Amino acid sequence: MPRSPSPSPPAGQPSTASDAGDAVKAIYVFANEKGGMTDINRGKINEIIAQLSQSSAYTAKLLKSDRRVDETVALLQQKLQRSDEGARRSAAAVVARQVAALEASRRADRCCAVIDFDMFYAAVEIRDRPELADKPVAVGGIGMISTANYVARRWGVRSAMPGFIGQALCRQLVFVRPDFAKYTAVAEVARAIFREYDPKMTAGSLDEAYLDLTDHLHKRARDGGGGGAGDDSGDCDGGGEGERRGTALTGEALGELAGEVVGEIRARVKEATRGLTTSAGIGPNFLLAKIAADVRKPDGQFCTGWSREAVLSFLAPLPVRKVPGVGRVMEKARARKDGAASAVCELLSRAAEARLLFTPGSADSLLRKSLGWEEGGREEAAGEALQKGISCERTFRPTGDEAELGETLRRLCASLAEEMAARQLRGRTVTLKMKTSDFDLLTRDSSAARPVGAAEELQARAVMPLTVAD
DNA sequence: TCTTGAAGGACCC
DNA sequence: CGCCAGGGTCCTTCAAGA
Repeated sequence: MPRSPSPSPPAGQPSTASDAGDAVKAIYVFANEKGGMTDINRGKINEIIAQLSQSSAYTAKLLKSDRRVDETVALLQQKLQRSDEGARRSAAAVVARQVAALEASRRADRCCAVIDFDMFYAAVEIRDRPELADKPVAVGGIGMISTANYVARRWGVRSAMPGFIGQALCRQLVFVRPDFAKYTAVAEVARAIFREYDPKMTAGSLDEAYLDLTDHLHKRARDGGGGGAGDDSGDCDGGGEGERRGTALTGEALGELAGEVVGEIRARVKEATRGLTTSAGIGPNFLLAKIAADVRKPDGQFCTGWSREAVLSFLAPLPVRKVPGVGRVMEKARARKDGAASAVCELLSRAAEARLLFTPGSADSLLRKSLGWEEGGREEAAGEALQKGISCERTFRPTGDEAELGETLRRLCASLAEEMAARQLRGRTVTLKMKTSDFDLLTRDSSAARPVGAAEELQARAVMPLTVAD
């Protein structure tokens, strides 16, 4: 029984004056537009979100933490004012040296790709329920939406948005419960294909894969129809460590071949998953490939190029938030004098400042990233990357009832112990994480002499710091 | 002085 | 009416030990 006849997203009239506070709007304003959200009235959507959020404890927390960030930024500004000429000059000199060194070692012999499913969870669900295809769909619940399809995004519904707000933005929004077992199985199908191209491929998450295509491309150039030119005979690929010199395949030639290969991978994945599309980024390292993966979303691919000019002209105009690792706080800390967000080129032109303000490690990382250099995120990680921790958390209605809290803790410990037993894991440090009704996060931990894993042990350790603290 | 542990945060999907 | 996740990693800061 369809009730409302073909409703459409909010049209583009300017929204009238509102009572939602500007501060609230500033917090929830869309930092950047995700794909599929081009023709909507952002003002209207922001208005609805601000109205609904205005008086929530969650918003109060965000405003508070935002003020704290502002204070920190102000302190940084003062620090900059007070810095003397000498310090500034030497910071600039250090930066100049670093830039020169990085540029001198820019490589053109490696090719990385990041491949990402488009609206993964939602795509899987729609594939299995085709009648949802042209409806606005959100995977998640009233508490939180983890993925929205492109129809829903036209109303402003997006991932990481609480479900009730999604519903207010789009009354026809269809909610689908996530089914992680299903998504894991689909991801595994894709990963099997990825491994054919890079056996050491790593997964950033269920829907995201990092592939170093260098070896595969060389092999293909040698075996394939490339005419055999530039093929140094007698190279032993037994010790293949990803960096093979002596082959002429570099830069743009690498990129061209990579484009074909990635197209092939994506087609195979689409076929094997019965129609799921992916987007991909290709570049000289994972940082650039990752940023590039966002460019032609959905169902497309983009290659950054290898030369300094190509890389910098790609990066320079991007807002800093596009750089992996730069979040809300760093964006604010590096905002321009007028408060507007900086682009990557400003990160670069103000690199000496950053060196005075942040720890050397942070400043380095920022500089390398703004030159498109850092081997971002997933690098080969040397050994097999062991998982560092395992957790189980649940949000529930606020309560002060100790029996109830105790029971919740017991259940969490039981379910965590079960998971740990299934995976044959144990740990030495047990951390209890608590969220208060005003969204403050607290952690307390307790370390055992030897690794523990049983529910009772976890529970005892989790309760211990609670009784000691508050 | 260099490590280590604990607590808190920033960030990512 | 009221509803803002859950799984991680890595970094920084501070205090205490070795």
